[in-house]
Amino acid sequence: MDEQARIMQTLGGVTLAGHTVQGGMAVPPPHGHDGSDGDGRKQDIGDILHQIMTITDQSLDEAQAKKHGLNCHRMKPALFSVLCEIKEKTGLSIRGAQEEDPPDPQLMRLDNMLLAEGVAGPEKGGGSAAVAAAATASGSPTDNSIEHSDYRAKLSQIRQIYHTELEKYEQACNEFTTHVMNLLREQSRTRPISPKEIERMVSIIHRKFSSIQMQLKQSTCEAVMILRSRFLDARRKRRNFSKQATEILNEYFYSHLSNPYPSEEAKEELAKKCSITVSQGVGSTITVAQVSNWFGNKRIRYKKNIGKFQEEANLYAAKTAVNAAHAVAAAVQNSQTNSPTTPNSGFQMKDEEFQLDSAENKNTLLTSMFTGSSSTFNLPNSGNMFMSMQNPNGDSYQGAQVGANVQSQVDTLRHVISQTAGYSDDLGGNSMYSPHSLDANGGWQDAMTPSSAISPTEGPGSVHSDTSN
DNA sequence: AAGAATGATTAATA
DNA sequence: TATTAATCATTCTT
Repeated sequence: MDEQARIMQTLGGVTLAGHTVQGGMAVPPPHGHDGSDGDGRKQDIGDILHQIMTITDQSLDEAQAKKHGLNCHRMKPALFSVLCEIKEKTGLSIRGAQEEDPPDPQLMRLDNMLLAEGVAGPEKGGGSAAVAAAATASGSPTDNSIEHSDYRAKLSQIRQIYHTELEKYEQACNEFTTHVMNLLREQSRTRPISPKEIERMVSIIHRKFSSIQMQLKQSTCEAVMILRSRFLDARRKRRNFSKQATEILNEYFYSHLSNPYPSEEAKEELAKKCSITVSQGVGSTITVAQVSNWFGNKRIRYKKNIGKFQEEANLYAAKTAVNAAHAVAAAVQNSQTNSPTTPNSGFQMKDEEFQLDSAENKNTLLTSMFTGSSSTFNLPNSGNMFMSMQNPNGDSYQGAQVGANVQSQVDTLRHVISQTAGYSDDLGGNSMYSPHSLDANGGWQDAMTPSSAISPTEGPGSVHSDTSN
C-alpha cells in the first residue's frame, strides 16, 4: 500500500485517515500565501483539516456528528473535486503497478489432483467457475469393487470436510467482501472511489482468501495422499482365502497337474466358484487376478518342493478320484453299450483332458497308497500317461477307497510301470490321448521334475515291495 | 515369539 | 502379455 501513503502525502492530509499524514507539511493552519480568499476561509480550511486530523481521537458519536458535519460542509464538493483530480492523476500509476493475476501453477496442480481423486467432484461446485466447470466435467469414477469401499468411504469423508470448509471460506470471503464494499461505498461519499478501485480491493480480498483456500486444498491433498498410501498398503495386506476356496483351487490344480494353467475362462469360473463358496457376507470375493496369483504361487511352490506337496496331492487326487469314478463309470457304461471295438467314442465325448487328469489322480493316489508318501514318490510323469489306460476298468475305481480292488489297481500299476516302453498300451487306450495334452504335459513336467529320471528305475521296486505288504 | 504358510508385488523373461 | 522366480508382508501354527 505504498501508493496509498503516497497519495495521502500528496493530498496534504485531506483524507479522513488523517493520522498518517502527521509527518507531512499538511497542517499549517495559520498562514497561507494565497491571499485571494482571505484569512477567514483559510482559517476555515485549517479548522476543517484540524478536525479531520483529530477525528480518530473522538468518540464514535462525536465522530459521526463531525463526519456528518463535514459531509454537509459547503467546502466538501470543492474538496471532493480536488481529490478526484488528484486521484485521477495518480490513478494511472496505481493501476499500472498492480494486477495481472497469473494462474498459480501450484494451485492448478492441486485443483487437478483433487479433481482426479474425485474430491472436487460433482457435489457442490467449487469456488471458481473453472473449478465448477471442471468438476461437472469429471464424471463419476465409480468403478471399483467392494474391496475399495473402505477407501471410498474415507475419501468421501475427506471430500465432505473439504467442501464444507471450502464453503465456509467462501461464505466468509463473501461476507467480508460485501462488508468492505459497503465501507467503500460509504466512504465514496467523502472521497472519490472508482469502480476500478473497488474491484481491486475485492480482488485483493479474494486473493487473500484463495491463499487460505490453497492451504485447505493442500492439506486435503495431503490427506488424500496419506489415505491412498494406506490403501495401497492395505491392498498389500492379504487375507487368506477361505478353506473352501482353497479347496476348489487345489482340486483344479491337482486334477490338472499335467498342465496347471487354467484358461482365462477357467480362471473366471474358478473365481466365481470360490467367491460363491466364500459366503462371508461382506468383502472377500475372489478375482481372476487372485486366481492367477494363486496358480502362479502354487506352480512355483509345487515345483520347488514336490515332496512337501505330496500329501496334499494325494489327498486331492483321492478326492477327485472319487468324483471321477462316477463319471468314468458312466463313461464306461456308455462305451460298453457301444461296440467294444470303438471304446474311444464314449470317452472322448467327455473331454480328453478330463480323462487324463482323472487317470493321473488315480495314479498319484495309488502310488501314495503303496509307497506311503513323499520321498519315494517320484514317478508322477511316466506313470501318469499310462495309468489313464486304466479307464476301461472303470468299475474298479468305484471303490477307490482301497479294498479288494486295490489289488487290481496295483496290478495295473505294476503292469504299466513294467511297460516303461511305451505310450501305446495293449489296452489300446493310447488313442484316447490327445497329443495336445501330452505335449503340454511334457512341457511342465519335464521342467519341474528332475526326479522323474530316477523314477522309472526306482518306481517298480518300491511299488513291488509295497504291494507285498 | 519363531518359523511356516500364503497372498501379493515386482523385475526379468520368452 | 503371461509366466517365473524372488521377495515382501501378513497371517497362521507351533
